[in-house]
Amino acid sequence: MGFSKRQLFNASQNQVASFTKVLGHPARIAMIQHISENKDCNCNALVEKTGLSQPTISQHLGEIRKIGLLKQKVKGKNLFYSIDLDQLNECRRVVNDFFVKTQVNCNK
Amino acid sequence: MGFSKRQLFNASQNQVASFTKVLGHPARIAMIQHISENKDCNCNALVEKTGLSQPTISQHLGEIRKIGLLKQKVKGKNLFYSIDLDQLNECRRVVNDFFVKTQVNCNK
DNA sequence: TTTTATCATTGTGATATTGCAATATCACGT
DNA sequence: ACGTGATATTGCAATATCACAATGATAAAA
Repeated sequence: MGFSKRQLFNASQNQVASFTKVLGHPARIAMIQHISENKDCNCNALVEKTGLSQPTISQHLGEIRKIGLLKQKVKGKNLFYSIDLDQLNECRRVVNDFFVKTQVNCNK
Repeated sequence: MGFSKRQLFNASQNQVASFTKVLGHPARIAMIQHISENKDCNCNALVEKTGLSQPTISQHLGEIRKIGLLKQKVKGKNLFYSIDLDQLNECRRVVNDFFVKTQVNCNK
C-alpha cells in the first residue's frame, strides 16, 4: 500500500490529522515561526534562515498554504508571506479540542 | 534525499514536529480517541473499530508508544492500552506553546 | 530589450510511510 | 505437551515525502 485509508475515519479525525500532519515537520515549524516573527518575510529569507534550498522551501510553503495558514502579498518582485491568524486559531482550536476531549474521556 | 534534515533545526522545533507527526494520521487519532473512551481496550478492539488489520494497528500503536502516549497493562493473555495522561498533557503543552508563541509574534 | 531577481513547477533520486500476509512469540487453558 | 487467542515482528509492495537541479514564469531594473 503506502496510502492512508482516510475513508475509514470521520471528518473530524481527518481534519485533526491533516492539520497536525503539516505541522509534523521541523522545517515547517521553523518556517511558520520565522514568518510570524518577521513582517516582511519572503522565500529567500526562509532559504537563508533554514539552510534548505529554494525549491524545498517552496514545496513546504505549498503544504502550509494547503491548510490555509499562509497569506501572501506581492510587493514588486517580492512575495511576502504572513500567517493567517484566523486559520491559525482554527487550527489551534481543532487540535486543542482533540486534546481536551481525549483528556476528559480518560478521566471518566 | 528523502530524509528530513533535523540537524538544521533546534530541539524545540524538532519536539513539536515529532509530536504532531504522530498525530498526523487519522488512524492514530481514531485509535487514541477509542483508547481514551474505553477503559479496557485491546488490539483486537482497535482492529474491529477501525477496519485496519492487526499488524497495521500494532505498528500504529508502536508509533504512539514512541512518543510516550501509551500505557499498557497485561491481564491474562490480553494487553489493555490506556493513554498516559501526563504525557498527553506534555504533548498538549508543547503544541499549544507553539500556537501561542506564533500568535503572539504575529501581533507584534 | 536584455538582464536580473524572485518564486513556482517539474523531474528525479533517496528514503519514509502505510498496509497487509505470513510468521513468531507468549500466555493461558485443556 | 498441545491448541488457542492475542500481540509483535518480518518481509514485501505500493505510495508518499523530502530534498534538490533544472527549468519556467514574471516583474522590476539596466
